[in-house]
Amino acid sequence: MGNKRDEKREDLRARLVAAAETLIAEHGLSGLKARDVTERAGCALGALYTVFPDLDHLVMEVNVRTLARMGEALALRLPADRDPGAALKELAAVYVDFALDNLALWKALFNHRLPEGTPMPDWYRDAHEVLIREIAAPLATLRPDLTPELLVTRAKTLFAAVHGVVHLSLQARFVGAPRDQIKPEVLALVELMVRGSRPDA
Amino acid sequence: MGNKRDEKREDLRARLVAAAETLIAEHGLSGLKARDVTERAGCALGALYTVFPDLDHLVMEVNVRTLARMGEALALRLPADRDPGAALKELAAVYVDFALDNLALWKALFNHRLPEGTPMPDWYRDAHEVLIREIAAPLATLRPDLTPELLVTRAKTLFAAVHGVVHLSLQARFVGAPRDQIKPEVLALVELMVRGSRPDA
DNA sequence: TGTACATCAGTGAACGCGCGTTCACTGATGTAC
DNA sequence: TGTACATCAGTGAACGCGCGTTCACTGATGTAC
Repeated sequence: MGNKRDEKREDLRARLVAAAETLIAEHGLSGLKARDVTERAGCALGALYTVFPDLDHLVMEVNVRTLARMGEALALRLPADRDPGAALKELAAVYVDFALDNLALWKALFNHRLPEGTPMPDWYRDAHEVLIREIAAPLATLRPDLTPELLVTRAKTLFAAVHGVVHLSLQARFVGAPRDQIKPEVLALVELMVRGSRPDA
Repeated sequence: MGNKRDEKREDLRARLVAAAETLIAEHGLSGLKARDVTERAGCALGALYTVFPDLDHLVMEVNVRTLARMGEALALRLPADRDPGAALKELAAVYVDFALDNLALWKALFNHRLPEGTPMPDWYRDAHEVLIREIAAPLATLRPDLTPELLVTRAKTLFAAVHGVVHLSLQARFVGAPRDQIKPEVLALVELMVRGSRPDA
């Protein structure tokens, strides 16, 4: 059994991913260079290509980890049996906190693009579903009238709305809320959406 | 008076902007090359740099035009004295239509980034305000309780929410509504926000 | 357990290329008389 | 109006460089006996 070899390989892989993660966190996705990653991982430039087919796959690996951490953060603060409106607000709050605490990694999630013509691997697409699943649960309680299909679509819409506010605000350039108002504004937005979802009094 | 010179210069400038606009619309911002622009504009590569300091400024010029067209589209369909909720929905509808009809140019608005350290020119930042102004007016009617400052912030938030839905949906990759549901979902979202904004019955 | 050979993970210098930007030149436009 | 000179917009070949990826090599790991 090629045991030592496998161990080394896993170790190298882990070091590469960790290095990429740190570097993205420090310098942003667009500042990520193959040379910097391998230098930080303590291996030769070519080693990267014995583990990953290209740099994009390494980035996707980092992104999947980020999504997993985000999923944990969301699941952690979600005691299921709660007022669905409150649950949705809580989810939004966690999302905002996560984005602010992991700014560059969070941006990498949405800024990374595969070269034109390359299809997105299924395991990568699937990893993004976490977010939607967490939202769909409380939303189903709030809106029992929605079909399962429309429920998912609506969950995506709510997510996209919250995401949009955080996203635009964090581009220091655009029409977005000032940074210290991101969280209050997001919560106000969710409050509006929750109130709007209730049947008329 | 250097009249012919000025004329030629204006003409060249116009041709460059038009060429860049067409090329972005056709191949997206990331597919825009200085060589292609000048070839299409019918001038030499170097000519671009006699008119603009660099390619980024040409892109900003195109973006400003796109924003102006969007502003017109919004203003056009906004008969002021109307139910503010309906007005907000109308604005959202126009925004979605504009984005879908001008996909690549619209994306360029949000994907273009200046090189790190370059500050955004004021005329460029200001151009983005159009959107917010249009929203703030009906919102002020809907929410007379908001201070002028909070009104602007809230207008930005509403814009960002709608924008987020369109934006995520149009990245063929993420957690976003299917393309043919963008408009209904955006309208549903605005409806929620409008309903949520009304005082409790 | 020890030795000889085979494999293949890992090396890093070199490749290649895309592409923004420059710059020495030239020909059209403007000015002086 | 016509001629001589000056300017400067526009030219396009060449520069430069960043950076992902490759590939001929080598030394560590595994296998056979």
